[in-house]
Amino acid sequence: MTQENQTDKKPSRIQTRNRKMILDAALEVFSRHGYRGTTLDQIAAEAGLSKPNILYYFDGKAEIHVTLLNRLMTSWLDPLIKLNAEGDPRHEILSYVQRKLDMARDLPQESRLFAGEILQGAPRMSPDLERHLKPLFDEKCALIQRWIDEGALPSLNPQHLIFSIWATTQHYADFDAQVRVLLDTPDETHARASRHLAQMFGALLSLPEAR
Amino acid sequence: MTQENQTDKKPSRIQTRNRKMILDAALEVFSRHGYRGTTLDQIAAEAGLSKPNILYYFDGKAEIHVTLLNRLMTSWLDPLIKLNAEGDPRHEILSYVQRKLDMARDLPQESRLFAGEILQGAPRMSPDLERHLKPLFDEKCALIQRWIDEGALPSLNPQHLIFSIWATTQHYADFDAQVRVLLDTPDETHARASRHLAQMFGALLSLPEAR
DNA sequence: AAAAAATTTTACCATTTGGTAAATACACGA
DNA sequence: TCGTGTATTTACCAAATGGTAAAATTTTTT
Repeated sequence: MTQENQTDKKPSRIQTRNRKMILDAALEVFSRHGYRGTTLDQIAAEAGLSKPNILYYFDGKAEIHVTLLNRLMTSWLDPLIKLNAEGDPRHEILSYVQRKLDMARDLPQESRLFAGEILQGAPRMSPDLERHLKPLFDEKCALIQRWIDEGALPSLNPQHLIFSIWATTQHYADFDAQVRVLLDTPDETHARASRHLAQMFGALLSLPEAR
Repeated sequence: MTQENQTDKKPSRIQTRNRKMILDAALEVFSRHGYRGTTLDQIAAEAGLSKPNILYYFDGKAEIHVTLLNRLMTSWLDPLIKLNAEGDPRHEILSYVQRKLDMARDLPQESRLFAGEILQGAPRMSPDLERHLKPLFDEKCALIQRWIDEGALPSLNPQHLIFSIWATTQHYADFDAQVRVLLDTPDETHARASRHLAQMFGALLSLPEAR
């Protein structure tokens, strides 16, 4: 019997290397074609291994997908975790925007994998969302609300603010195909997006208190 | 030989009805599972017809998908077309935001179908994007730039402004699964999103001119 | 170097899926 | 009501796809 689970003792050098190759290949293919649109043969070709060889390391297509999704959650939460209650509110939020935008540029595959999963109703991910994302989201919303109550930020909806940050930043990874059609200077996109988002969220966060 | 194309003379009552049932069913299924994730049997079941019967009306799965995508483009461009050069700039743009947000609520399937297609690199849609979306996008960007030059709007990047509008509004349809996990009061989501986006884009558009 | 364990390949298989051919049922105008 | 074209079903098929068994090969241990 083969031992495919990390519950077993020590993975060999070959095992670590090949698992990584498979996951990298699978990320590439899944992020481009979605779960159902991806075949094991595609992953195998991309990884430079044979299909049965891939099934030697993973119990099946679903397990590969789930492994990627789990790995993803960590890097996904990281920028939000860094939102620091001790820092200056405006600066903290604007920095978060930039971190998220940088992530969309540096990890577009992860972004698209996530987007595809959510788009299809998060069938394999909603437990993770509940368990990891929701608590963090609630905590950071409460933090922003506290800043508002203290008068350090104008009155605004923390939850929808965060949605707007996610939406605008991830847009550059998830809708990349559209962005590329519409913009003539691809190299400048990131810098311009960065300035625009700084301006937009800066304006929102600097709004003079109503009343 | 059957006549499946609209190039033939008059579609019968039965033909109009069934084509519509098929397209409605296909929109539902494609928007939930993506192109590859959708089977003809699923569409057939959803439409209440047999698979061969569906292939009597459409030449194949791809043709159904393309038909939906084409139909989509029209309703997709419509809100942007209405951006009126004669109106008040701020009001025009804020109205556009609301129109787009209403669309995300009223046509979530269309939104997700579009998102899925772009996410996968727009393999069947990039010609349409080039031919229809790009010219309109350029025209409206030029209009916004003119408003800026006339001093009716603060200095901002028209292209990325439009991206932000698309991203924030469509987010509520495309990432609905995530939004539902994170928010406790689903019925209020639309109203709150509406207020938040009005506030955010209102702040951006009301920015005092720098320098 | 031999034995044991781990890895990879070869040759399959069952199911699913997009699609077709031909027979059958149906609608409707003359 | 009869005939003709329209619509639908039945019975398939070939290719693709996820997956398996077991032989063959390579690596590691003794």
